[in-house]
Amino acid sequence: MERNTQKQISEIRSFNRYYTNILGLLDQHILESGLSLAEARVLFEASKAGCTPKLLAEALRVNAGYISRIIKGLEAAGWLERKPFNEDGRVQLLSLTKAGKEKLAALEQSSNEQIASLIEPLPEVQRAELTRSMTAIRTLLTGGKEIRPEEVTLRTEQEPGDIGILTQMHGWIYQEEYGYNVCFEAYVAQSFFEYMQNAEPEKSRIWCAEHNGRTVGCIGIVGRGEWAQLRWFLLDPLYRGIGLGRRLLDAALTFARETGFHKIYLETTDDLKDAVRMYEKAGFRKCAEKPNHSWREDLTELEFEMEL
Amino acid sequence: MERNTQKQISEIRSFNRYYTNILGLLDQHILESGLSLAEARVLFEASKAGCTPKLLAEALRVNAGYISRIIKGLEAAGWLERKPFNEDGRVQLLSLTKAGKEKLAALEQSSNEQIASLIEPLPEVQRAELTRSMTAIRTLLTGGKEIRPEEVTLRTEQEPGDIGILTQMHGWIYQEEYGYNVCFEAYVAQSFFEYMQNAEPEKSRIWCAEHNGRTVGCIGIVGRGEWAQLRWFLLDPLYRGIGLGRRLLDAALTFARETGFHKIYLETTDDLKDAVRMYEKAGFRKCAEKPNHSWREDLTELEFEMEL
DNA sequence: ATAATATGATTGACAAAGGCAACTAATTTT
DNA sequence: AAAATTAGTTGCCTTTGTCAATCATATTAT
Repeated sequence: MERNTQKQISEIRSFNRYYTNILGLLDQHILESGLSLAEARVLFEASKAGCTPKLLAEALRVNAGYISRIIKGLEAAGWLERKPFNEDGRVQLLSLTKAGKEKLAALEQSSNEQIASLIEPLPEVQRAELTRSMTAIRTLLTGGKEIRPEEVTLRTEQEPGDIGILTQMHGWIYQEEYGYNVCFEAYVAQSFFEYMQNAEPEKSRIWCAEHNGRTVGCIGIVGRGEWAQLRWFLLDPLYRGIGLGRRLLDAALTFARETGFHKIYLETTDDLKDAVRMYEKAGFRKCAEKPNHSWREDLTELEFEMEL
Repeated sequence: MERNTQKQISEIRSFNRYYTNILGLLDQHILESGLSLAEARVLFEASKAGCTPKLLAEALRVNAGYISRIIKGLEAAGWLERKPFNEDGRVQLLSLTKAGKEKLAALEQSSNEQIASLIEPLPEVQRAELTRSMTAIRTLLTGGKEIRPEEVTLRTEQEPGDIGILTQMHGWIYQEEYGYNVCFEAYVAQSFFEYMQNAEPEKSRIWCAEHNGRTVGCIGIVGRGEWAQLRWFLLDPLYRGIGLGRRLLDAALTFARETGFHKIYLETTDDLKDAVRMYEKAGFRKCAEKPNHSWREDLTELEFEMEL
């Protein structure tokens, strides 16, 4: 095992030990509410539609017998009720009673207050980094499978670090996915550099897709006289297939139209299959094709254009 | 409560729920080793020097009676032994036996393997982001109190995102700590921009202080003919007071000397008390002073210089 | 259609986890 | 020297949670 991996493992384990304590501390206030941890979790899960004992046992990873008893207890306390499930007589649907909802609301309230006091001493930048880091961990460990597209927002580039982050993102994604060499990274850095220096602000724009403060995608329009150039269309691999590329492309094309451009072009390479498909679907047509070996062997540069 | 805070709280709670599950899953392999979770933690804690039952009870946050029983069990199994503590007859010192160390080593080994398989599917960039995020969370929540200085490394700036991150860092720290307006951010961005464009590579350099991949400080030398200019000396507030500023300053001054400069100067403002103290301690002398209101009211710009 | 099998939920019996309070022995305070 | 405090132990107890048997309903195979 590499040295580097060893260090990462040790940091992860150290984090796990640390966070076990944090979670333990945070859980204490639940016990003060008179509910056990498991009961609180059941109450929480049962607030979702279509909750059944089976699902609970899976979600909480405890055995069904225990769940059955917890349900019985919560039912006796008047917080939970069960209804038969029409489509399957074995199954029972669980739901919170009015009192149960109130109990849960009180619990949520105190949880919220507790977290609020946890982050209270932190300045806003640090809070933002905290939650961004949490989102990152969750997204990375789930392989992006739990991303809710509505949580990803588009904003136009404006913060000073944006360019750096976008450059970095181009660098690693193209390296990781297509094996481009470091010249590509330099080329991208140069292109952003040129944008910052020369672009006419009212005819050029960059959008960042952001997931809880984490930059996960981008696209840009650069005015070139008559023509608009579409550039920097890129998505973090974990954020593909959820309609985000479409949203970015729409934002860019809408801006280009509203700014008054009648023609738009873009340059890409033939190995960006997904992007090319999206360009074509959006109405772009290929107009030129030439080999370009500066970033990798066997690369063909493509040019697309479209009337707006 | 602000809208923004509410969203952050909800992200934190959502992360906590998620990570509770992760930790639960990761803990399972311990149970397979025949030890209970608490026993495994005791074994781990007892591997540190000076472990006592009292400390264990505090570290694990369980009551002393339970700890006493666990110790008895581990002692019976031949993994743990207790020795009287000379300075206080009530206290007993705990330590692992040879067999206990082996047991712990086996446990650690399987923990490591488990984490290794957790990150195995991730490309290196994502692993780096994962551990960086964990370090960030831990550092932010502990208010920096657990930073081990030897974990912070210096490297010279080279990655494409560096400039962006450094710009961002200048922006938020000066805003947060000294209330500088957005013009300052622009000024810094401009200064890095100029560096990238014009600096003579063999006479100029930027260093980043990095904590598990997280950029937490920087300093730079820019060659200006005869003179070296010291620039961008900055530390994340959480990373002050651990000798890191000294390390950065040393690195920069050593480079300036070795590069052959005989004179060095820097510009700063009078409200950066800590930095000014460090400059003076390093041998810099104030040589000019003039008001500068472009970043905030009541600001005095200072110039320092030194013979190398 | 019927028998065999699988699944969801419940229950009794039991084991493990862990708190509480009373106790001993050493130490510190008054 | 007596009183109070602290570290650790132990008996007694509750809570947490597992396992296997059981029942009722569904599904699959014959």
